[in-house]
Amino acid sequence: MVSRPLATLAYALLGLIQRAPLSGYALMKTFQTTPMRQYSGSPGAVYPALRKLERGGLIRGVVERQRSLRPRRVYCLTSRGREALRRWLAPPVTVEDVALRERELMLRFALMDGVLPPSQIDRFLTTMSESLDGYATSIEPFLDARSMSTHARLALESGLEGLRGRAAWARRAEQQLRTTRRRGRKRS
Amino acid sequence: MVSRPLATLAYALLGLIQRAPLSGYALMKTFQTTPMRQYSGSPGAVYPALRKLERGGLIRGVVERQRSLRPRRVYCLTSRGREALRRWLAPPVTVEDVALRERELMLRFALMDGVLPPSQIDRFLTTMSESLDGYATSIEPFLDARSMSTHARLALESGLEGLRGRAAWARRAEQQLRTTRRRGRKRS
DNA sequence: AAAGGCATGTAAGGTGTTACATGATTGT
DNA sequence: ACAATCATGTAACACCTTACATGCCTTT
Repeated sequence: MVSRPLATLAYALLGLIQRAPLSGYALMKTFQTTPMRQYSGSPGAVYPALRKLERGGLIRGVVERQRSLRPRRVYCLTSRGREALRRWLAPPVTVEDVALRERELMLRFALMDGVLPPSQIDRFLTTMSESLDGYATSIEPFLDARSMSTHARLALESGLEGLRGRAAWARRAEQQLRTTRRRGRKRS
Repeated sequence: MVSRPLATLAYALLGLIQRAPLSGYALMKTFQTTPMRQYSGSPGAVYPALRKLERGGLIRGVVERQRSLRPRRVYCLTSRGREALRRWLAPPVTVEDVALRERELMLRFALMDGVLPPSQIDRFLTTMSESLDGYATSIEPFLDARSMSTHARLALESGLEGLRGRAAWARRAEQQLRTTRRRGRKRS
């Protein structure tokens, strides 16, 4: 029996903790003070999510300031947590992903370096640009439907531009990462 | 006491019903078969939302096929519903909106024609492009932060391109609507 | 007569939001 | 001494997803 996937916020927490052990408060502040704020930074979401991750054995909280009434917990990833993170990061991008879960996709990309090997990062970007192009092509015909009002058409155009733009970005990112890696190898 | 705002799905339903009376099933199909599918089209979301709107007096369901065990309800907007829709559509766009509620914004734009006067549509697009530029400028400095990994930087670049692109779209849309209106007036 | 689409709905479960509450520590 | 920030948490509520259930109608 495969345990059900976690919420996006839970993966964001795993990904941040993976880079460095952090307290709940530090995690919240990361959300509140950076462009990651889309992934939510209210205490009512973060603390319960951390509790749940700890109950599931994906993170482990070490209590500093023991004797205090208000202990401070710093969380580390466990090996099971690292595994869960990898299983979320690794799969190729589907059309469903780009149609309905764009934010989660960008979060995955932002958190995958140092966790996935270059080959899987390349696959992520390749399947991402393919899926974006495929989805864009599949909704383009709606532009011609006479049922569309001017506003609906303009809104759809905005969406299509976004899809095409992100596809181009994915291709550029793949190129850039490749050359960066080459330079890295030369230098070493 | 001002009643709390409705969920995005509820406004999507109001907006669609406003154009033409529709049944719950027809609304669901609209979501499932068009790019509006991002706004969700599962029966478990749509039917309870319609019930709630009817309880609140924003829509009224007329039952066809009375004597059947499975009646078919066709919903119409009430004047209170039209008012609620307008109150959701009318406000100027804020930075919070573009940072956290981009989808809702595009839905608002797609549904506002025929409901808001041109002046308010213009204001929507003007404040939208301003807010997009403002938000983009506010997160640009993060590109230079040394704490950003290559992946985080690339993800942020993608986000910034999206913001700039939508700002350009909003300006283009405003121009286009203006000229369309002029042509419309000339012809009449 | 069976299949598939029309058409409506409920139940369980998880997740998030808002608002509130508590206490410690640091700076002025 | 006071305010702000650090730091953690709970409770109420709303909402959505998934899965299931029901029955009608049309086509093959």
